[in-house]
Amino acid sequence: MKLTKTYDPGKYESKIYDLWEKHDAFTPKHRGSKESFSIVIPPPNANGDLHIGHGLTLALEDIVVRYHRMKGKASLLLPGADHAGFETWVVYEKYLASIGKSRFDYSREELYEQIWDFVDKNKTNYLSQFRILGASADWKRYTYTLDKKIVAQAYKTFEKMWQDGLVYRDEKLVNFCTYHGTGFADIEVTHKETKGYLWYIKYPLSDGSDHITVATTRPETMLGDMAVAVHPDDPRYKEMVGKTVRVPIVDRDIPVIADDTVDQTFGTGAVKITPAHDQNDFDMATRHNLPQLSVIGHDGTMITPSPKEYVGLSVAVAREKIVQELIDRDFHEKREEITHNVGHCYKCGTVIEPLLREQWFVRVESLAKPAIQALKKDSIVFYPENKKKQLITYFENLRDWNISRQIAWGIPIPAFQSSEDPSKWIFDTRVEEESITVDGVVYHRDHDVFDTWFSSSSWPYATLDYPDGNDFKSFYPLSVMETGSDILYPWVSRMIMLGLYETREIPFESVYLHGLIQDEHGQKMSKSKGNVVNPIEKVKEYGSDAFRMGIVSGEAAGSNRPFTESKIIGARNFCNKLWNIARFVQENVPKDTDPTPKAHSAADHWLLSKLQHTVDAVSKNIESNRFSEAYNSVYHFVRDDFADWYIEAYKSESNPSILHFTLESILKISHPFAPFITEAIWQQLGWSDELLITSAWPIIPKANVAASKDFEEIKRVVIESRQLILAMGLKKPQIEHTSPVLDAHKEAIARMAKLGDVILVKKGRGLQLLSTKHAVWINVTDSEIKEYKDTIVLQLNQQKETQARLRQRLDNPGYMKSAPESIITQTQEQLASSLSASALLEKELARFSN
RNA sequence: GGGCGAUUAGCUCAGCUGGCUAGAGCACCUCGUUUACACCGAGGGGGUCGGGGGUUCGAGUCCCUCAUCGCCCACCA
Repeated sequence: MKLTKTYDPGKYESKIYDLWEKHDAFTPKHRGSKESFSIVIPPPNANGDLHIGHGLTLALEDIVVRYHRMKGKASLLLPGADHAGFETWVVYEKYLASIGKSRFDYSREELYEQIWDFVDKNKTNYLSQFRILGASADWKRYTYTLDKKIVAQAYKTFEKMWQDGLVYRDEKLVNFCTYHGTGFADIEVTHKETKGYLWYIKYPLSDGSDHITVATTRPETMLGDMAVAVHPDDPRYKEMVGKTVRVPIVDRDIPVIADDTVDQTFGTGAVKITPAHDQNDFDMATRHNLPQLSVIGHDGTMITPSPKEYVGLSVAVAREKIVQELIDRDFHEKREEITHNVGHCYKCGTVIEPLLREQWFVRVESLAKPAIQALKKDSIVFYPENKKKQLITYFENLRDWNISRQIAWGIPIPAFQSSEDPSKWIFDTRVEEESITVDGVVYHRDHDVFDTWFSSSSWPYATLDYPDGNDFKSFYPLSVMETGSDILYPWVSRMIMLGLYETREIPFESVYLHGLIQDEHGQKMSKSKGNVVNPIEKVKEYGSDAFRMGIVSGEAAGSNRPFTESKIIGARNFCNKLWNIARFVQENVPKDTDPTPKAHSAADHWLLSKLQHTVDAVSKNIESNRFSEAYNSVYHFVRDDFADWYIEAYKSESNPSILHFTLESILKISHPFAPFITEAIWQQLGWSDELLITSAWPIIPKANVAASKDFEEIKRVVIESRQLILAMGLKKPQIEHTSPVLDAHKEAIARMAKLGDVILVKKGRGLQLLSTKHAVWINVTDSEIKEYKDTIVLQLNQQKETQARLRQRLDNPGYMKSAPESIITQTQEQLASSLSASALLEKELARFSN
C-alpha cells in the first residue's frame, strides 16, 4: 500500500494501539534475552484526568520499556490507579457542597460507597488517556490500590509491624486541619511565610515580687500554658527558675523551668510552654514531666477548660478577645510585627493546628536504618545522584509516622478497641463489622483509615503478588522506579523502608526522578493561574508521538522545566520527516530487494558507520537515562545524515539494500520515542510479518573506514561549493579537480552542490577550495575572485590567528609533557591543515596584490 | 537557620570523568520550488559561558568567594 503525502496521526494511532493489544504485544516475553525488565507505573489518581506530569512520566517509562523489550528482555510496564485517599476525599467534599450536602449528612459507610461509585465512573477517563499516550502497559496486570490483594498486603504489613512492636497507639500532637477534620503527616504540611504579631505578655510571679515577660505569636494558647521556660545560663532569669508564675486570666500557677533549647536572643528570652498545642513545647514538656492541657478542639474552637466566655470561640476570635483582655488588665506590654513560618493545609490553606489525639504511629527508626545502609552501599542508583544524599538526611531525621487519617475514603485500619479496657486494642481484619466479640469481650472498630502512603508503600511488590507469585520472582526488584521528585520523601522513602522490611530486598534497582513541568515562562501550572497544559489536547493537536518527543526533549533528571510548545512542533515536523523518508524509500526499494545490507559506494559506508554510532549512542543514552540525548541522536541521524546527505547522494548512486536496511533500523531506534508512526510505517511497508514493537533492536554491520572518509571529503567539497556559490552569487559553476575519488562520485557532487559539471583535470583553474585535502577549484573568473578578495583577507587572518594559537600550545613544554598523545596529534593536524589553507589563500592574494 | 540546585546565543536549554575554534531547537537574515517532505532545502549572523580570585600546560567544565534566582527541609516561641 502506498503512503499518503502527509502523516495524519489521528488516522493511525488508535488502530495501531489496538493492533498491539490484539497481538498481546505488551505481555512480557523473553525474546532472545534471559533478563527481565520491569517498571510499575506510579498509580495516578483514579478520579482525575492525566496532567502534563503524567504525560512526561508515561513517555519516559514507555521509552525505556520499549527499548528493553526490543533488546529481547521480558519487559513489564505495570499500570495501576490510586484511590488517593485524601485527594479524592477533597474532590468529593467539593462535589457534596455543590449539591448542598456535606460529609456530616452521611455515615462513614455511606460515604465510602458513594465515593467508590464516584471514582469508578471517572476512572475510565484516564485509562483511555494511558492508551492515547501510547503506554505499552500490560493491562492484564492492572492494579487498583483498593484491590483485595493490595488491602490484604496493607493488613499483613500492619499485622507484622504490630507483632514486631513497630506500630503503637499514642496520644501525640498531630498536624490537624480543622476544616477537613483530619490529621496529616509532617511532610503533608506546607509552611508559609506569614505576617503576624509577637505579643509581649507579663506573667506575674506567684509571690507577687516581680514578673516575667514572655513573647508569643499565639496568645490564645496561654489558656493551656503549663510552664514558662528560660535558658539555664540566662542571668536575667536565674533567680526565677524553680519559682512559679501566675498565668493571667486563668490564674493558674505554673513553674518557671530551665531548658537549653530556649533561645536567649529571641523575644525576651522567656517562652511560655503550651504542651498540647505546639510540638516544641510538647517535646519540652515530655522532658520536664509536665502535664498537657488541651484548650483547642478538633473543630478549631476553644474548649473547656478555657474560661466559659471563651469556649466555642474560634481560635482567631479568641486571640483578639484575649489580647483585649490582657490590655484591659494591664498584662499586655507591647506588640511587634513579625514574619514567621506557619503550617497550612496543602489543600485548603487552613492553618494547621497541632492538636493532641490518639493515633496509630509507626516507629521508623528500625525501618530507616536498613534504608540508610542500603543507600550508603549504593544498592539503589539515583538519577539525579544528589537525591540520594538528601534522602539519607531525611531518613536520619525522620519522626515516627502517623498513619491514621480521619476520613471515610481509604483502607479501614484493622484494629478494635476493647469495650472494657479502652487501652486495650487488638488486630483483626473484620473491618466490615462495627464491633466484634472475642473471648466474650466486645471490641469496637477504629473509625480511622490508613494514610494513603502506608498502603502504597508496598506497591512495588504487592502488585507483583508477593510473596509467592511468579511475577514477584520474575520482576522484583523493579528495574526502575520513575516518579516525580516531589514524592521522593512521601513515597520513594517509604517504599524503600517497607520493601526492605517486608521482602528483605531493595524494592528497585534505580530511581529516576523527573522535575516539575512549568508553563512556558517557568511558572508553576495551576488551575487558578489558568496556565495548565492538557497533554491530551496536545496529542490531538500534534499527535501522540510528537507530544512524547517534544516533552522528552530537554528532559534532565531532577530539574524543573518549562513546557515548550515549539519542541512539540519540532517533533511533529520530525514525524513528518520520518513519513516522507519512508515514502522515498518505498518508491525506491523494489519488492524483491535483499534486506541484507551490501555497502558499495563511499556514501553507503559512511552511512553505515554513522548509523552504527547512532545506535550505540541511543542505546547508551537510554540505558543511562539520558533521554533527551538519546532522542537528539536519532533526530540528527535521521534528518542530517540520512535525509540531507544519504538520500540526496542516493538520487545519483542508488543501492536499495542499504536504503531498506537503514530505514528498518531508523524505524527501530525511533520506535521507543515515536511508537505510533514507526509502527504505522512498518505495517504499511509490509516488509515483515512481525510487529515493530516486538522486533529486535538493530545490529549494524561494520563499515569500511577509508570509504566512509572519502564521503567526508565529498561532503566538504559540496559544502564549500555551496558557500562559494551563495557568497559569490554564482550560477551553476563547474569545478575542476585532480582526484579519482571525486571523479567516481561526480554526479552526486554536481547534484548536491548544484554544479554545472565536475571535471577531472591535471591542473585546475579558478579559486581553490580550502576545506578538503583534494585539489579542487571552483571555476570562476579572475574578476570574480577579485571581488571576493575582502573575504579572502578575512579568512587568511582567521587562519593566522588559529595558527598562532596552535603554535603557542605546541611550543609550550608543559603541554607537550602532560597532554595525552591523541590531543597533541590533533593539534598538529589542525596546524597542518590551517597552514595549507593559508598557503592557498596567500597564493590567491599574491595574484591580486595590485 | 540548614541543605540542594541554577546562572551558557533574542527565547528554551545541551555540553557526561577538564582538551571547545562553545552546540541544539525555536526566532532572525539571505537564497532556493532539483520528481520524499514548505510540517521543506541551502547558506548565514548572533555568546569575553553571572562577577572576581585560584588550581592546571590547558577551565563553560575543578576549588574558593561574591551576586542574583529557584527548590526542599526545619519547632525560633
